[in-house]
Amino acid sequence: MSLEQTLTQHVKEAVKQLYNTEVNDSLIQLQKTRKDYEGHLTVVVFPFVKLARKAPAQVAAEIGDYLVKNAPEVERYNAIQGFLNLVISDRYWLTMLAQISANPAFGTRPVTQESPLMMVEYSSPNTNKPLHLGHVRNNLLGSSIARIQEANGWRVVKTNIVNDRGIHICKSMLAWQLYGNGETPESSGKKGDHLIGDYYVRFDQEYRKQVRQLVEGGMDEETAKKEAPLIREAQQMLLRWEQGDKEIRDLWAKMNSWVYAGFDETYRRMGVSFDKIYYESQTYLEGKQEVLRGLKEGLFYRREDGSVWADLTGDGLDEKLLLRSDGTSVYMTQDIGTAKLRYQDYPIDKMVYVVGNEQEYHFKVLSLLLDRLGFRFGKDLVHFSYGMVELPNGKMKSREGTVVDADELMDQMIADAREVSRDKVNRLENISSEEADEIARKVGLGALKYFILKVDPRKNMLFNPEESIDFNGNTGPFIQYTYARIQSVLRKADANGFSCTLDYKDGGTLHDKELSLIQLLADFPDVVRQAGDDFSPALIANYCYALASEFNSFYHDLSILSEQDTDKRALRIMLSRTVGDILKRGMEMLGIEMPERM
RNA sequence: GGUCUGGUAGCUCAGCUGGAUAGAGCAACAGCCUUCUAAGCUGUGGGUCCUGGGUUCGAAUCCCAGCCGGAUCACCA
Repeated sequence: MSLEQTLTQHVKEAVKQLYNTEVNDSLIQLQKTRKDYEGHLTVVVFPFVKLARKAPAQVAAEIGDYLVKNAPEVERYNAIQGFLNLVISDRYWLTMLAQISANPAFGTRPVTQESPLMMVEYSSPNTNKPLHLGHVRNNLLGSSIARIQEANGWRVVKTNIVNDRGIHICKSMLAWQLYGNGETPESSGKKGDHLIGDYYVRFDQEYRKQVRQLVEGGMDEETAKKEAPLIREAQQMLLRWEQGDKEIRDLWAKMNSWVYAGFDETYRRMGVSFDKIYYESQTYLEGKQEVLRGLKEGLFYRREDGSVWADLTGDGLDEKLLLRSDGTSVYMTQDIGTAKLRYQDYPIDKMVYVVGNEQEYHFKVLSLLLDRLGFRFGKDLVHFSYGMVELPNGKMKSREGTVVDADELMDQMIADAREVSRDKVNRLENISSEEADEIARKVGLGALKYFILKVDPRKNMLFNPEESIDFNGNTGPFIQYTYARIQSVLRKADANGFSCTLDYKDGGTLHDKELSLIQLLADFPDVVRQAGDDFSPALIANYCYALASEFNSFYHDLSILSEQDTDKRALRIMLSRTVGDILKRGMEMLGIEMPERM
């Protein structure tokens, strides 16, 4: 039982004894005591004032007296108006520290065969261009959420739905056929996804050229956009693809395989992975069948032109197209098929889609449609929606060429980390260049990941490439640095044969800095649980920062290794180690690696 | 226009299940490396918590109205 729970029971009992009234747990508010007052936990007594018919200060004093007498954890109290500040005994905190330290799973819940299963979908790239900054946010959020839920006792299946079919891929294929001269990743030395992306760009350039020419020839722009030979050819190609034309399918398979190889490399560097990958080319037909079944069962209706629709006006939404008049499927159709296949493959208890907030409407509709089709999971699917990533000069639009490429971004971060550490590296004794590279990699990626994950996912965020390189303040490198510092202390303690087992006698008292660290450590389980409930990596990030920040202050104010009192020294070493462990566990939930030295 | 979402320091963000004098970082200024890593620590200045009402012992937080920004409402994905 946590301290809060224990004290809640005591306060409840106190109110019962003192005022002869039973109160609900929800009336008992416990919060952390503000720094300006003595104490650790504060009981807000205003809710009892009416019951007691006494002044707030008096009620606080009466409850305080009761707690000191009856709750062993409470040493003393002070009451300021309606706020009853409780001082928890050092003994309690030391016991708490020992427990945290001894429990490698502190704050997490075990995952067993019986645990509920959560599927998390994220990334979901198109195969016509490389991953960009928006995908970076998506991938980091998705994989972090998966880790956090796992820490909360879910069996987690990470999944990716690859949009490997459609007109956009045909555009790349066509441009490659026309202008590629048989270029391959091997022959060009380009990553496969970048190679294909280049041809997608090339298509767009040539297409615009054609449109311009047509307009100059007297055609109006709307028509020109539809009539340009390139776009017609691309559409033709899509049709042939749908018909299973062998030549097109072979080309498509070859080019997609290049892209996948490129994606795999990006994912690996980013530190994200998937347990199961679905491809839209393999799910859209399934979706079509589901829609037709719905049509037969009268859930949907067909218009005169042959298109199939769902009427959602009863749910406060609009009518939604499910199959085009030519019978081909749309985005929604594919998602229905994908969902069905997933539930065939796994006993999913909760389905989470990590997808940008521009698709909120889509998922609202998907939820209703799945429910209508009789899938029990439809109703409570979660659309984990996140905001856009903006750049200092306006929004990120691939058309305007202001996209930040994921691979380049990672390269840049690592290069900058190396640059920064070059100045500091002289103080590191005998560090190999391999290790320096490894540190630069961890720090550069840590900076990027932390920068993105520390902000509330719902918000649009501003990504300033220059500021993200700043390793000061509330950043990943600061936390990594703190961790490296702790490891250094531990190495030296070990070399000196210092004990770090807690054998702390009653005589000593805890220093403020020691206390606040232990308090923070004790919060870890709550933070993890809350982060799981709220789907919020930011909560973990900000907690880690608070802990690291507190440790640095502790580190500067108190001697750890040169402390003469061996009990005190052991305590501080143990405290350092525990802070390091928790920092590492927290940061790992964000997918951030911790260097032993830096 | 309907729906959703955000507005907190010059900038980037915490805090939002109602609690005490609203917090960090960056930027600015002033200190601190002979001692466990100065990518650090300590301090100073900086606020109409978008506006106006309401709810109550108490509102950045909850409710209503308005203002401003973003997203969305396709036979695109």
